[in-house]
Amino acid sequence: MVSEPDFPLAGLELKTSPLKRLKSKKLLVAKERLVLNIINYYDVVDEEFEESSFYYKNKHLLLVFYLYESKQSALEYVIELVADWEYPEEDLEIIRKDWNTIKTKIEEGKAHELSEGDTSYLGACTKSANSRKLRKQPNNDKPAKPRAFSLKQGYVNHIIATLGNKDGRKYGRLFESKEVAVKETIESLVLKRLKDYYGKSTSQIERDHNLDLNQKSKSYYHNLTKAILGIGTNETIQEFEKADIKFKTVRIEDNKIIEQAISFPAFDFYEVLLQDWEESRFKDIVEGKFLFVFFKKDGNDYYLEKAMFWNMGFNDRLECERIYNETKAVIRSGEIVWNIKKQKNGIIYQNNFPKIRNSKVCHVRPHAIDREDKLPLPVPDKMTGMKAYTKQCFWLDKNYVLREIYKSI
DNA sequence: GCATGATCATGC
DNA sequence: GCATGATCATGC
Repeated sequence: MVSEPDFPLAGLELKTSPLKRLKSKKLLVAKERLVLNIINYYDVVDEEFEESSFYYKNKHLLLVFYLYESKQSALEYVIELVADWEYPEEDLEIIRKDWNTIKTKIEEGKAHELSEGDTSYLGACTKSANSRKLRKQPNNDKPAKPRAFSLKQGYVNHIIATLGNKDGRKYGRLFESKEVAVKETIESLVLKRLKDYYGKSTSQIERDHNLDLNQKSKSYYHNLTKAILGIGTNETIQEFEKADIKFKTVRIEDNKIIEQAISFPAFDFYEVLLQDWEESRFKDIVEGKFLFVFFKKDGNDYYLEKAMFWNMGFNDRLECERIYNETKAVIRSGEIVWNIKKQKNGIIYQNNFPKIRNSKVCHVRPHAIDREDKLPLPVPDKMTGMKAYTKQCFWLDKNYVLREIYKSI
């Protein structure tokens, strides 16, 4: 018995979903993934995608987005956006593959091993309220957590950006057509394109693509990699946004070390103070998938050595949560600066944010145009009275990246 | 040699 | 003027 959409005659499924407003940019983004129907482990293995309960129920969504405010009751929520959504055909191909990946894992008796990291746009998410009541699964005696099909947070963000059409970014696509999307997954397509350039130097890659990039730009390797993927310097990769994939390039030096840590966007001090880990953007980042592309030094040039997709393990995400909460505590205390030092290039303010020595996974350091590029502090600094401080961001430790990612392939 | 703080090129 | 994806520079 296949369950009907909410409005069967129109074939429409009604879904409400929360938005959050980023404190720094006023931009509305998805607060969470969009949870769809529960996965019946015994039924899904006998279904084909077109006739599946997932597709039958959710092929056409009526979406109602409301602004989530933690201190409000549900009655006070303001509806920000209402729209109907059907998947573009390239997206549908990726969703079909995601669905098949989930189905295959269940057929193999691995429902208990399902993870959101398995797939790109369509995930199998746990339902936290009842995830302790395990369910039986086919082909394995081991019980599994109940899971539902869901659209990834990045995909929901893309829906919002498409409907709102005001994020001002230009998008480039990896999949030019439905035909390519039928044959490849995002990951297989990206790795295939990059593998063609393994062992090639940056200058050779530039020649092959008729590029004339400024090597002094800090985005040089990023732009070079985008060119290999057929994406312009000024474009955002649409599929990466939808699948919550962050893309980082890393240089490996002569002595096989990484010299620099990995940065993320600067954070807003108010945002970190007000947003708990569960709703923080740093959590969104570390729960998503990464593409790491490694360039290795050879003489005076670097060559593309290897690339891989990667997800952060559970314990390391807990460590990121710890560092986030320490950062929040420093902001809340107003004890930002602990020492003022005179140096050749001016006055240095040494701060109490979590340092490299405090964690093997991540830390906090400046991320600004210069030291005057500041954001307001919710609590003025007790030592200096400063009401604003140089912008900071979370960084991934370079030895962590070397150990956990580079050396794992 | 590394930790920490400072800073750069680009695109919009 | 600012966000991003990073690299640079100084001093211990």
